[in-house]
Amino acid sequence: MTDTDAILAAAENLFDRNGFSATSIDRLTDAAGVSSRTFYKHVGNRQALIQAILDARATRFLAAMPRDGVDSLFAALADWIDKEGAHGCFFLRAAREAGEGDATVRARLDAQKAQTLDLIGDCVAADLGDRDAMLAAQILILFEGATHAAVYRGPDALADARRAAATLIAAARSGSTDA
Amino acid sequence: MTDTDAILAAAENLFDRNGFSATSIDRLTDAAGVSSRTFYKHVGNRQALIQAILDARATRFLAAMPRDGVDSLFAALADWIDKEGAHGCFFLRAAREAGEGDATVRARLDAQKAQTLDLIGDCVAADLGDRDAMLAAQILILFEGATHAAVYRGPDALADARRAAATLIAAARSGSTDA
DNA sequence: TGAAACGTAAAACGATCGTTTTACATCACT
DNA sequence: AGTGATGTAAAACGATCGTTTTACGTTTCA
Repeated sequence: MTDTDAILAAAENLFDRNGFSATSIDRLTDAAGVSSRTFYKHVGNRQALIQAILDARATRFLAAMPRDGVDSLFAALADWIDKEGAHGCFFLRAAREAGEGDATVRARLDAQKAQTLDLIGDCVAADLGDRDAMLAAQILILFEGATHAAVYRGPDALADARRAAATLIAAARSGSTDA
Repeated sequence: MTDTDAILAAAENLFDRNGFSATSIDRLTDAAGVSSRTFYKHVGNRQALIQAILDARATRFLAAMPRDGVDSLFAALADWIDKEGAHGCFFLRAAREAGEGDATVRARLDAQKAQTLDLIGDCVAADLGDRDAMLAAQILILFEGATHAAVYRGPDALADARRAAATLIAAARSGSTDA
């Protein structure tokens, strides 16, 4: 593993677990086993590090999610949270701690959420045989809610969201009078 | 308005808008129109201030929410976010920025979420005529999801959550074979 | 009248932060 | 053998932070 990879991995881990402003460069370079000099040579500065991590996490998250149905999507989210821990949405937290002035972090938040909505749209289409933007938006609310409710309710939040999603899908199926 | 009230109001506002660690005592006392000496005499220190604010906000939020039905509950949440701004759940953010070591902030998070689940339970009972813990848990996911999705989707998130909740309530009504 | 209580403005404290720099070691390559 | 490139360890920088303290007004009330 190259130095840059070690830095990015340690930083994503510490940022996710302890928060952004609570994680200093010193703690970060200690965890990565790297001197501060090498850190600044490799990643530039703190802002650039955060942006690199946001990019890496967005692609990693998207790769871990299936597109073959809503139920398996929530199962995959449950797996993700089980492995990574329930800390709320990484991108929302990054945008909040960066402040409203930081437009680039905000842009990455919007991009990741657009990706997620598209992902959910595919899953809904796999279930219904057709696209349904209104239903996808509702499933997104459940997705977001499960992510954050898991912080204080644990895996139960995922089970509840999964059941609610199944009800919404069933209602959409019976509601679309295609007979 | 007493000094203490001015401090608490300014602090809740700044913490909500700019985040906890991004708000220094200096900026806080400036906004409250109070010297740092008076600040420390009135509120003790930073930790005590945060706890006082969490208490005040929990009661204020609960007082702003109706208990007469799920639809009017989501309407009230839309009003709240319209007035206060969409910054995600104040308690989740406080707990995250305080770190996992701070047990008292975590306890206030759990208490506020228990209050909210109870509130939702009442609204569900008002709609169905009976308590339904499983359905209340699902509505809580929508509630949490709308709060956080509103950060990047605005009022649309509330409208989506409201429609999804209506579907879940309708499904529960037709599903409970009380004929 | 005068003293206690309460306020402000501003300096000072030790700590921590992001970042740069200095000094020195190690390795690859011509 | 020697010269860069690349690494570490550690000191130093200016800034900011939470908190305390000093010095000095203003109000309250026996």
